[in-house]
Amino acid sequence: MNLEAVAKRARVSTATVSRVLNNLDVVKPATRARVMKAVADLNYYPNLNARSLAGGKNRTLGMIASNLENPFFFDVFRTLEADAHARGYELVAANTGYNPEQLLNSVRLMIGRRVGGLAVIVSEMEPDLILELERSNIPVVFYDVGIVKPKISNIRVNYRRGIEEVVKYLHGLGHRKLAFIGHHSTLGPTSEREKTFTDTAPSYEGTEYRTVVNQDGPDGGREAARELLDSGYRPTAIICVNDFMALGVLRELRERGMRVPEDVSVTGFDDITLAEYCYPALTTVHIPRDRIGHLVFEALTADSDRASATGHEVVVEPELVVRQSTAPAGVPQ
Amino acid sequence: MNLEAVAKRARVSTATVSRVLNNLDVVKPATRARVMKAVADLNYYPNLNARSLAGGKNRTLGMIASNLENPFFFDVFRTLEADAHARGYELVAANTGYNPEQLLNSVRLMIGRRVGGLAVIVSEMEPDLILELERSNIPVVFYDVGIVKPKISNIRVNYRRGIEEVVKYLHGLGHRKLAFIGHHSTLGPTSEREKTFTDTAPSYEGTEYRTVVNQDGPDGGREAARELLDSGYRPTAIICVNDFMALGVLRELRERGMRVPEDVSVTGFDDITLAEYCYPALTTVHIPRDRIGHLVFEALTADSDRASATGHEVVVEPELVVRQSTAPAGVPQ
DNA sequence: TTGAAAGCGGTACCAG
DNA sequence: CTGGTACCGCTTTCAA
Repeated sequence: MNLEAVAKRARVSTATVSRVLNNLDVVKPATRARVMKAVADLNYYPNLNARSLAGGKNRTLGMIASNLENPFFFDVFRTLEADAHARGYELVAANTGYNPEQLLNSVRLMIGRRVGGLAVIVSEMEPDLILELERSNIPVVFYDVGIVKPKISNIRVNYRRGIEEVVKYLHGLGHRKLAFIGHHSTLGPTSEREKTFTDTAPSYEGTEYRTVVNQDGPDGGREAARELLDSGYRPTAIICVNDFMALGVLRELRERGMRVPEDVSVTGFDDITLAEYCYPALTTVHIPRDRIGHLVFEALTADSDRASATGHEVVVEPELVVRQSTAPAGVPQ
Repeated sequence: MNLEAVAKRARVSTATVSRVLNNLDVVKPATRARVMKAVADLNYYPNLNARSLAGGKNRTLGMIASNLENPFFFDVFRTLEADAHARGYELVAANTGYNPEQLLNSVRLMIGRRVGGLAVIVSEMEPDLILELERSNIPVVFYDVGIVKPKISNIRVNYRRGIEEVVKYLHGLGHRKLAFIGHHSTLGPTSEREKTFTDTAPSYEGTEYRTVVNQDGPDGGREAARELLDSGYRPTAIICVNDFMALGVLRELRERGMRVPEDVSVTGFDDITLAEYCYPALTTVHIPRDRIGHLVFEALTADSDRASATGHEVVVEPELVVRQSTAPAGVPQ
C-alpha cells in the first residue's frame, strides 16, 4: 500500500497525493476530496521511514533516560510526550539502565533514526557521546551535564541548594549522625548530590556522616540501608539521593523494628507521587518535573537559528517539602 | 554522511560498504578492514530510515501499553526490551494512558514505521484496531484480548482463577462484606477481573459486596477508597484490581485511622515490586511479567511460516501471594 | 492547480 | 569477492 496506489485510485499523481497528505493548501477542494476518499478506501498510512528519508525532516523526538521505572524520569517523559503530541511530534524513548554502553547504543540509534531532537536525561556518561552528538547536528538537550556547546542545551537543577537545605533542616532538628544513600553513576546529578552532601555535612560542627551506594530503586535502597546498619553505624537521619531508593530504606528500617521518624529520620529527593503514598509520607525535595519536561520540549523545538544555535542553560530551583518521615533527633544513645 | 562518502573514502562501491555493515562474510578481510576504518574515521552511522525502506525489513519492535507508569506494564516492557536487545532488535514504546484514541494513534504510527512486530498490551480497545492491524500484515501479539486471527497471537492470564482464589481465601478468613476497586477501561483484563469478582462473590452465601472504579494509579485508588468509605459502606476486605491502585487504598485507609489488616484487609493483583515495599506488605496475586515479556518476544519474532501464521494463544497461570495486608475478619460491627 | 522526475540513503540482485 | 544499478515510498523542485 503506497502513494502510487492511492494516486491511481484518485486519478491524480503521487505528487498531488503527497500535497494533500501534507496539507499544502494549493490543491483544489474537489481533488483533495477525491484523494481523501481514496486514502480512506485503501486504509492507507504513509511510510514514515520513506517520509523522513525524502523530506530530510523528522517529527519524531527521542528521549533517553537512565531508568524510566523511577517515577522521576517517567514524569519527565510523560510531560515531554504530552507536549510533543500537542504539537504534532512523536516521542520515542529508550532506557539505559545506567549502563554507559547502552547509552552510547541508544544515542547511535537515535542518530540513526535522524530524530528531530534528542533529550538525554541520564546520570551516566560516555566520553565519545558529546562529540558524536555534536557532529550529528541534531538539537540536543542534556539534563544536568555541565556542558554547553552550540546546538546543545542544558537543563540543570540546583541540587546543591536542595541538599544544603536538607542538611540544614536536619541539623536544625538536632541531627548530628547522618548517612547518605546514593546510587552508582559515573557522573552527573547523583554524584553532584553526594558531593554536595560530603561538602556540606562537615561545615556543621560535630556532625558525623557515612555514605553508601547501591543501585537505583527500592531494592537498592533497602540493600544500602542493610549494609549501612550492618556496619554498626547508627545514624539519626538518613538522606537518600532520591525518593525511589528511600522507599527501600523505609522498608529495611521497618523490618528491623526501627521507627521512622522516632528512631531515625529519612529524607528523599524528587518528590515523586509515591513519596506521599509510602509510610510514613516522605520528607523530600521537590523538583518540578513537569517544568523540566516543558523546558526540554522547548529547547528541542526552538528555531535552530536562535537560542539552540548558541545552546542555552536553564537552572531549576528545588524546594524542601516536609512530611512525616523526619522529626527532631532523640536522645543520643 | 552517507554510504557513498564511506565508499569513496574506502575506495570501494556502496554495495561493498553495505555488505560490510551487514556482516555478509563474503568480503575479503583486507577490504573489510579498509571499510571499517573509513566508517570509523567518518564517524558514520547508517540511516535507519533508509535501511528499512530499502530492505523492507525492520529490526525494530513496537510495544504499546496502557500505562507504563504502572510497574506491571513496565516490567513487561523491560524484559521485552532485554530480549530484543539480546537478539539485535530495538524496541520503541508508546503509552496510551488508557485512551482509545491515543491507542489508535499509536498503532497507526507503529504501522507507519513498519515495525517488525507489535505488542499491544492494553486494557482499552478500539473497534477498527484489529482490522487495521490485520491488513498491516505485521506480526502482532495482544495481551488479553480474546481474539485469535492469523498473524495475531494472544497471551492471556487466567484472571478468573486469580480472583477466585482471592475471594475464596478471604472467605476462608471469614470476610463477608467485600468491596472491589477497579479502574476504567472499555474492555480487557480489568473488566474481566471485575466481572469475575461480581460472578464469584455471590456464590459464597451471605456475602455482600460493592464495586467502585477510578483511574489507574495510587491517586485513583485513593479516590476510589474515599468514595467507597464516604458512602457509608464498611467492608472488611477490599479487593483491588491491581497493586498500583492498592497503594492508594492503603494510604486512604491509613489516613482515616483504619488499620490494615486489623480493621480491614486489602489485596492487590500483579505482585509488583512495590507490593513488598508498601506498608503493610500487600497480599496479592503474582503474574509472571518476565514470562509474559519472553512470550511476547517469541511470538513477535517467530518464523512467520509457522505458529504466528496461524496465531496462537498462551495462557499464563497466576498465583496467590499472602503477605501482611490480610487477616481474619474481626467481629462484625 | 497538477504532473513528471530527480533524489533521500540504503539493499540486493545480476554480472563480471 | 566486488561493482553497477534498479528499486523502496515519499518529498520537492521545475514545468506545464
